[in-house]
Formats: sequence, structure tokens, C-alpha cells
Amino acid sequence: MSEILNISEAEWEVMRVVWASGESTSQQIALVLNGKRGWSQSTVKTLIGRLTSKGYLQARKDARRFVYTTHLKEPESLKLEVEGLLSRICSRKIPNLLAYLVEKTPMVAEDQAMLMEVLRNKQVVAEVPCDCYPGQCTCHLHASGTILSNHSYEENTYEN
Amino acid sequence: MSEILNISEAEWEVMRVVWASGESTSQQIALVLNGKRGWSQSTVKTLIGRLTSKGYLQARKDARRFVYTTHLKEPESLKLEVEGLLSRICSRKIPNLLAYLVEKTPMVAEDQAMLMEVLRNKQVVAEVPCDCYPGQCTCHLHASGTILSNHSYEENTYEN
DNA sequence: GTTTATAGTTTACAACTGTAAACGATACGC
DNA sequence: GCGTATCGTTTACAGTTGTAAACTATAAAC
Repeated sequence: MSEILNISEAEWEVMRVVWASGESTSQQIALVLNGKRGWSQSTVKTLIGRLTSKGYLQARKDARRFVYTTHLKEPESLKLEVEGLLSRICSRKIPNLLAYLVEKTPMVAEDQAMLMEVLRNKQVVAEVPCDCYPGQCTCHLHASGTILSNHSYEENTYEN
Repeated sequence: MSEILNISEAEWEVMRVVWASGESTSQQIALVLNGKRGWSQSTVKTLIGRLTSKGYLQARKDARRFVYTTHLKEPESLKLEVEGLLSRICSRKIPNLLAYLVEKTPMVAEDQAMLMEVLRNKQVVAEVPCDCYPGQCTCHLHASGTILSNHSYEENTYEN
């Protein structure tokens, strides 16, 4: 439920195993990550320990070992990460980035139809405000109180 | 042109200033980031130094100061970052994440139309292969050689 | 009951990050 | 010409991350 995630790249690998299996022992996790990344059991245990103290994993004692679970959900986590990234560019440029992603993401017809539907139902606004701090975006060079329409893709920088 | 970016969060703030202005002195950068993040000139100079040694900024001497520019382009950089993030989940789930992003991104009618167009022209495939390492995804629990259609959103986890 | 395997905890350590003070060079003002 | 403002460079230092060995506890095996 926390708004900011503190899961490092390596820790994410551990989370993925727990997300996929619902619950795992350190041994199971180590097995997967030894295969995928060549990590030793020690390494995996360190990562589990860090995730546990950060509160992202819960440990339930089962006989002599712990079984790890998580309350955090994978889709939520990725949404937070992606939103964090998108906050690095001007809001006005995000639609172009999305266009790029739609183009390059392999999908089946159902995906395409679903996205169409989402798009069709999308409420649009008259203007997307530039949310950049002055000096970190060129929007303010053009705008000056008047409404600008499609400024953000005069240079369609996110298309490939 | 490098495939993997090594620009930290704080360094990204510096890059944004250079991207926005085309070229900047350390003073200009420090001014913006002192305003936005409260950073001292020292801090900004350290970041500039690191970006320069990493090769992301170029310094051209102009009279007694340096003017910093970059060859790296902002859209390319963000694409790389986003693609890195997307590689953290199963390919099959990406369209649902995109649906979520389309829903939550504010956009004007032109954006909507452009995305529609991109979608309409999109080449779809018969099946999106699961690219996960075994144990990090549930796809392989279902598949076993046969073609699966819309498995990836049986639980439409990326819609909100 | 003593060895052995297995699980978890502690310690380690280098690289990278965030944040900044201190230091050194150099040009400008007077 | 000499102080002073301004750059850039060096040094600092704590926190996070990647990666793992060493140590400890405890249960299973015989």
C-alpha cells in the first residue's frame, strides 16, 4: 500500500519467484535464481532477509523452515515503478511514449481489441498541462497563458 | 547508442536541464536544481562530473567556463529505461499494463486519435510467447505445447 | 547421542548514490 | 597588481546494492 517502492533489481528477482508460486521457501527461491542468475544460496538468503526487513516479504514458520509470502501484488508494484519512471518526463510527452510502446509490444488480436476499447472509452481533456519544473522542459518556451493544442508532438520524438 | 543506461535518479535531473536547454553551464543547472530540489552547487557539480566521466555529458570550454551538452537523446533514454522495467514482467502481461497506462494518462483528443491509429496499424501475432524463466511466472503451469489464447488476462490484473 | 545436513543470521566488502565541504586555479574589478 | 568571485577538481562520508563466506542453531539419520 506504500506509495514508494524500495525494491532493487536483484530483490525483484526474488519477488517474482514468490509472486509466481504464491509462497516459497528460501530453497525454492535459490534454486530458481541459481539457475537464472547463478546466484549462491547465500546471496538469495541475503536478498530475502532484506526484503523481509523492508516488510515486502512475510515469513511463516513451517516446521524447521520459513515459508515466505508477500502482501504486495506484482501488478501494483510494476505500476508504481512505471509511474515513477514516467514522472521523469513531461506529461505531454507520455502519449507519444505510449505510442512507441504499443508499436513495439508484441500482442495478440484480443490485446489489440482490448486496447482499442480502452482508448475508445477514454475521456480526453482540452489540454494536458506541462508539469515540469521551469528549466527542465521546453513547454514554457512556447506557452504563455494561451491554450496550446498539440504542442507536445510537434517533434514526434517518441515514434520510431 | 549504448544499450544499457547508467543514469541515476539524481543524475537524471541534471540531464533534463541539459536536454531542455540544449546546452548549459554548471551554474544554470545548479540554479534550476537548487530551486527544484534544494541542491547546493557542490552537489550539482559532483553530478555533472559523474555524468561527464560516464560519457553522458560533453564539456566544451567557453572562455573560463564549461558548456555542457549531450549526445544522448531524452526520448531514447526513457525508452531504454521503460523497456528495462517492462522486462521485469511476463511479456504476456504487458498489454494489460499498457491498458492501465492509457487509462490513467491524461491526453488530448489528438493523442487519442494518434494512439488509435497506431493501434489500428498494429501487426498482431497469433501468440505472445512467455519469456519468463521457469519459476518466475505462472504461464508454464497452463501451457504445455498447445496454443493458448488470452491466458494472460484471465485475471485482468493490470486493469483498474 | 553424536554426526551431518539444512536453514537462518551475521559479517564483509566493493561499487554506486546522494549530498556536500574543502581546495585550487583563474579571470575581473579596481 | 591584489583581492575576490567563480569555476572545476578532490576528498568525504553515510546509505544502498550486489554478491557471498562464515557462523549458529536445529532437526534428521543412524
